[in-house]
Amino acid sequence: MPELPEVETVMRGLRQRLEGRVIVRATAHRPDLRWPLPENLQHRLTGARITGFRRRGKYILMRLASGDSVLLHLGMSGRIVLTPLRPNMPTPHEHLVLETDEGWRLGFVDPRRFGSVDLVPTPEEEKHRLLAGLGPEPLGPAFTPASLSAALAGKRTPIKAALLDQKVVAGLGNIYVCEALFRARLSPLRSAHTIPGIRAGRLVPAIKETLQDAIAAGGSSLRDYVQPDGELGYFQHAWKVYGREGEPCERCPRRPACPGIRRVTQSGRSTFYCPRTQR
DNA sequence: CAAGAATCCTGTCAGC
DNA sequence: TGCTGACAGGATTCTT
Repeated sequence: MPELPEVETVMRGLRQRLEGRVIVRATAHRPDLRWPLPENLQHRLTGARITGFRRRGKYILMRLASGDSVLLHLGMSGRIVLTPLRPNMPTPHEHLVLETDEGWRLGFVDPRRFGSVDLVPTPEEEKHRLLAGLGPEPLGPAFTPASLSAALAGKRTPIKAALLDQKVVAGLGNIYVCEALFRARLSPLRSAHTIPGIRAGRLVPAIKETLQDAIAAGGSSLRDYVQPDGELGYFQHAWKVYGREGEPCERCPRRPACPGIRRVTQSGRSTFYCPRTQR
């Protein structure tokens, strides 16, 4: 589920609750998720003070005073559950549990186990193999029409697939690529090499605005949350095309010429778009 | 090399 | 009710 806005929301929730806290106990309930967990994970987390959080693409980095950073990826089905320690009920698929000195319990829950957890020395965060190849942050100053144009030059793949490539830009996923292309009035089927220039000038702000709106709404969620009360994001109600196959898009009020929102499959994944207004 | 398919997993839902 | 197949917010690895 988690794309950049959801990961940002989760990271902010963790920052609010756990910054400055000490991990008093760490428990791994299995040896691996997508990849093996670090051999001495529990030992290296226990007793460590959490000094801060940041996000890079869809990754969360939790920095420790010990000099390590915990690198988290939520994969497709991962979520972070923060609860007061009291009831301490084991949750299904809760693979890693951290308990803090102020009585918070952080659970990493991930049924499909596409997520990952690793440790990296804080000064070398960016050199971690999972972060080293990432493209620019879409909300950062380095992501511009010129930089996107350069990244797409000569690419024959559809723009939809290109934007899902984390080396082109870091943090977009299936939902927000569809939504941003709708906002930019660009067809997801268009070849990426036709974007550089004027169309990149439309696409970059469309991506930034889509992500900013989603973050302001707390992300899109069905059941992912980080607050103790399980508060949900509500951007899913603002989707213009994703999951709306057959509906008229908001730019095409009912009329015979309007074909409605179409769903197609691109490299194995659903794409939603309006064939009349996205070219 | 680049692009698409297969793959890792489990849960949910539509249809029979 | 129970079974089956399709599909799901990701990203690497394997094939063309």
